Amino acid sequence: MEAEEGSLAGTLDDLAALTGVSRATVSRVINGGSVSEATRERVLAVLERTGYRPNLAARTLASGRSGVVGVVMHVDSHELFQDPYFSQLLQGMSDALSETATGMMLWLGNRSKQETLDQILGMGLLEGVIVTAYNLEDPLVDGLLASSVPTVLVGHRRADLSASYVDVDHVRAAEAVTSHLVDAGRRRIGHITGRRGTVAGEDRIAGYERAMARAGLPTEGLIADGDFRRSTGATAALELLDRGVDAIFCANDATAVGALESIRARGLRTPEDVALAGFDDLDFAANLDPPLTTVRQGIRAQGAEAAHALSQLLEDPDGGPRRVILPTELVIRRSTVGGVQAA
Amino acid sequence: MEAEEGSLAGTLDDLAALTGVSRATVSRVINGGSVSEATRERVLAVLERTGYRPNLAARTLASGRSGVVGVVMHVDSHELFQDPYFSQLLQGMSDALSETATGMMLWLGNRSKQETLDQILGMGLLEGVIVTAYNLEDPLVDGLLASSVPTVLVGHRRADLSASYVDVDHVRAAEAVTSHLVDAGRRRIGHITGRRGTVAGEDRIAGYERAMARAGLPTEGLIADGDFRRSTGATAALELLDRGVDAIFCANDATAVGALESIRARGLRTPEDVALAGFDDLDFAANLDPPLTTVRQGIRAQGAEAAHALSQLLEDPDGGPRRVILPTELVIRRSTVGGVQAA
DNA sequence: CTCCTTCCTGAGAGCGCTTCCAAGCTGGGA
DNA sequence: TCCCAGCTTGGAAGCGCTCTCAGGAAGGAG
Repeated sequence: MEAEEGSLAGTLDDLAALTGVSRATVSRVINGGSVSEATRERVLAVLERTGYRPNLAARTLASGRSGVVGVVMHVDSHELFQDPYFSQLLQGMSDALSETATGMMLWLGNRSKQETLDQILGMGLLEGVIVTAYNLEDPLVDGLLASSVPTVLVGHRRADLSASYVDVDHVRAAEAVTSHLVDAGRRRIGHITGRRGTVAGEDRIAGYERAMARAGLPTEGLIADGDFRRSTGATAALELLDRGVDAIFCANDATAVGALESIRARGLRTPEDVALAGFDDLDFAANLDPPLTTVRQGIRAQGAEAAHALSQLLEDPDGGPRRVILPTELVIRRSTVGGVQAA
Repeated sequence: MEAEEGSLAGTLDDLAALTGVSRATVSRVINGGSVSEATRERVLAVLERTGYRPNLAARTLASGRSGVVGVVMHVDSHELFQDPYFSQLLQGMSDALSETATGMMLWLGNRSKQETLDQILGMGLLEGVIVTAYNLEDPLVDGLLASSVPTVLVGHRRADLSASYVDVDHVRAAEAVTSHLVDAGRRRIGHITGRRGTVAGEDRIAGYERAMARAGLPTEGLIADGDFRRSTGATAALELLDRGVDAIFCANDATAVGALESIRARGLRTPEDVALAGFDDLDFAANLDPPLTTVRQGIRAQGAEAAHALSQLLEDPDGGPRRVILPTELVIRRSTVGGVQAA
């Protein structure tokens, strides 16, 4: 209560008057200028006692630095990445940003992209932005990169060499899953794709194809289009089952759940008749029956790394783009290897 | 590109010079002061052409109004409400706030509560805050309410009569579920509670007890403690099954999934042997086997209403607290009524 | 003892905007 | 014709802070 009144009442001038020094000196104590030890202590004592908090608006106006970054997530809530992804990413960012006492303004992409862009660029409050960039084409992302606002992309590696980003190597991860299926003795391995036009979708296809090619296995007729959703997973799986596959690699876990339903509906068993693998390692993957082999990507880590990358970018704008490729982990469970393995 | 350069270059003075009027007049045009029609049009034309955007920091400093509100979510990520809840709430808020061009700063409660509180109150940028208040006791919420910052609570009705909040009537909803089980002919109806110390948990217990009392049914030994998580649901269900229940009302859907596993593990059928009901109507509830009877609460609507309540509070601070109780819907599926009903 | 350096401090000029105040103009009523 | 009300406009004072600049004190070297 007391500290609160202090924080509401105080301006730098009040503080200065209270301490008997000038406003400039108090500011130096707060921001780390050179101040004699004696003075510093005197000021700090008052600072502590009053619970003074600098006014962000004033500070921003004077210094040009706000300590606030923007986070833009274009969420097609029913389409693309489902909820756990989204909030874990946010949590990762939030954790990392709070370490540097950086505030976070959020846009969930509910307005038109142009409008969002205008707001972000226009308000002159944001020091930088982190934006999710899942689609190969995205005008908002293009606009941000073209602007002078330091920007870090999540999930999208672009041809653009000047962009900073955080992503996982979808190609390699998909390759690993597919190779695992090959190693498990499968030969007719199908792939249910993610949504076309997304980096994740396209890259996972590429990884699948690469692994198949290396194993000398055909892929013709073994690729069925999905869009990351369970329902399309079920449909696509039926298509693949008609073509006689002995394994299906799904572009994500949600799709795999749909596929699993279809496999069951046909009276087939997993993994005996058809092995199944997903991507994401969402919470439920370990609890499916059978537990699902999948790829774990540290989603929180992606968020955190994006935040770190942005911090670095702000500290050293001339240091060139920051690019972070995070590792993925192949999590092998019973859906691909049957028998006695534990979940 | 062009508009962008304009927005970067311009200050109010530039605009004024360009238009041949004073800075004050341009400001009036932007903020709706009284300006002659001719002048207004001239200024608007230039405004349009340059794509000028006022600097938020300066505007805030001068006017005391920022157009930014804070959203504080204390997420015990593995404990309480799971992801879908969280992001849907956020989306609801985001949608509603963007209607009034209100910005949103986010805290995910990763720092200590006191620290969060200091930041929020101290920065002097936020016009108001929305805070999730799930626990009966919460110092952050207390601090916010005690401060001068307009605050709207989500999910927490407090004894405090001056607080604005948005919530659903957990008691009534739980009562409805329980009564539904009674109507379906069940007599030994158990309840797996939510986490103790949360409003949702305690209120759902109260609703359960009220319905049982009205039906003249005993509850002794039929209440098992859970904490909203699947795993505790499984454990608590075993306990209840030992006591011979013919129905279980779970405090949320996740718990119900755990309970369903235990019922199966005992070789019992749902709903024939044990009817099962949940709360939340998360996506997966309709896809369980059997589909789960549960309570739907419009989570996005809660977010949106919270935002609206805060907007109103800001517009008319003397209008007294805003209290919104949103309706819930009992969604009856096969897990309680067996037979031929569709999912 | 003097001069120069170094360190600490205060004064003051803004940052870009809002808003109060007063001045100028117009037009209607006396 | 004169006066006053009402509208539009510009001037100017901040909002609370940062940061440059210059002055003063203190300490070391000559």
